Amino acid sequence: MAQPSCIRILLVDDHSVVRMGLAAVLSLDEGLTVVAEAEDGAQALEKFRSDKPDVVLMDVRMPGMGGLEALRALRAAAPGARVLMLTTSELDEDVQRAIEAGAAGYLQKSVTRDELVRAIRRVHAGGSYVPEALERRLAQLAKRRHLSHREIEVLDGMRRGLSNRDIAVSLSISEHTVKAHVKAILQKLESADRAEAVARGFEQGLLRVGE
Amino acid sequence: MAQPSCIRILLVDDHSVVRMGLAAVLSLDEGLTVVAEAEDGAQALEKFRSDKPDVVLMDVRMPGMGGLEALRALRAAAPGARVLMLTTSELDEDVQRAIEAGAAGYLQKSVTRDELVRAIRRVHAGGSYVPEALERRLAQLAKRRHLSHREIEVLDGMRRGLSNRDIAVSLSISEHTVKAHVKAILQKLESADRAEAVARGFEQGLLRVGE
DNA sequence: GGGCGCATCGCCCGTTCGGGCGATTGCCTT
DNA sequence: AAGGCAATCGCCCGAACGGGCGATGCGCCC
Repeated sequence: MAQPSCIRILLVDDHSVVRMGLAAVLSLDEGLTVVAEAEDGAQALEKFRSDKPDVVLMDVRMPGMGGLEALRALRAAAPGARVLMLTTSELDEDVQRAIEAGAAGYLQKSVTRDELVRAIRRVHAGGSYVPEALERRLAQLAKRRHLSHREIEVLDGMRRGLSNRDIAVSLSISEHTVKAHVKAILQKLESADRAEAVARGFEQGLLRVGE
Repeated sequence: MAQPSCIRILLVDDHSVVRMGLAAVLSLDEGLTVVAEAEDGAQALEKFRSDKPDVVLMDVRMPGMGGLEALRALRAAAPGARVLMLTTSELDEDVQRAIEAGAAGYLQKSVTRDELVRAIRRVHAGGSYVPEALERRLAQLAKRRHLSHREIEVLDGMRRGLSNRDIAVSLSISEHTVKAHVKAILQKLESADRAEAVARGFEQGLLRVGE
């Protein structure tokens, strides 16, 4: 079996194919061993508690409790947890959020075996690992002006086809205030109208399908 | 090595982890053998020609030539090609398009090993394989009113923040015609305004980020 | 303490949007 | 040949939108 000095890994991904792929890749390295797998955030928390892995390898996007929530919950329960996040899509709001939420690293699923193993070792050693390409993206994202919580709510109203008045009612504020928010949103998102703003919302991960 | 009666498989996916996962899963079955892998549509065509696989296992979403285009090209070059499409996201316009484009089956990456192997055998035998859940979705999608090509173009104009007049200019038609298209789009997408229409566009896969 | 961002509220006004009535020309399928 | 659908064009109009000028209070950070 695994040597006592092995880095113990917990895999979290809702796609069994990906889990098996990761397990296959990692099993090739003698210093690594997959001690548990989970299909969603809730299971991940359980398995983490029961199996105490050294490193968690987790997908960002999952049904139920998403990867980000799971990450936060994990960090809250065990601040020392070393978590390496995996993602399918490169352009993503989530990258930044994950880093802020305490991820030790961030990888795309297109990584080579080598890079993956290197990242795991690095993270296990207490370091962090973010690919260069993503780091550059991060710098761009950081420069982007963030929408406030309220503005997100207004943007969500727009996406549902509500008029300014409707949004005002649903948020219990005046229509004029909504217009002020809309104006701010259009500026921050550099959009000409609400339709483009909604599109930008989807592109930047502020809005997403199925929510 | 593989037995002569093995089903020869070509894997196509831009994520190496997924390719390795599939390879690992399939290698467990004696009747299956992965004879080639490709990272994108163009490579897939090459490999198909050179290795003549019995079944192609291909991701829908890929950089460069997408999976759907690759599927069409493949079917055009070799009408008898048996192609099983893989997808990450369940709710997707692509499912229907893939079937129409001649895919023999459609699977989510969350499939179990068993189901995957069953699907491959079924497809190799000349049958088709679509999971029940997806089939139900298909029925829904079929009922949904389709946007015409022109309407998609207009919707794309909306998503870019163009006014009716701007769209008219960019398509070299009259503003009134654009309004007619917009009206039709709002009806078909059951949207109150263009902002909601754009949102529905993203939700239904008519629009997507990064295009 | 002063600045900055956020959330809230006010009015005016021109432009755009979306709905309601039309219409004709093609193409494809039945 | 008939019917349906897509694409094109027409006018009227009320309501919504987005921009421009404001304003006040609150909390946070330097």
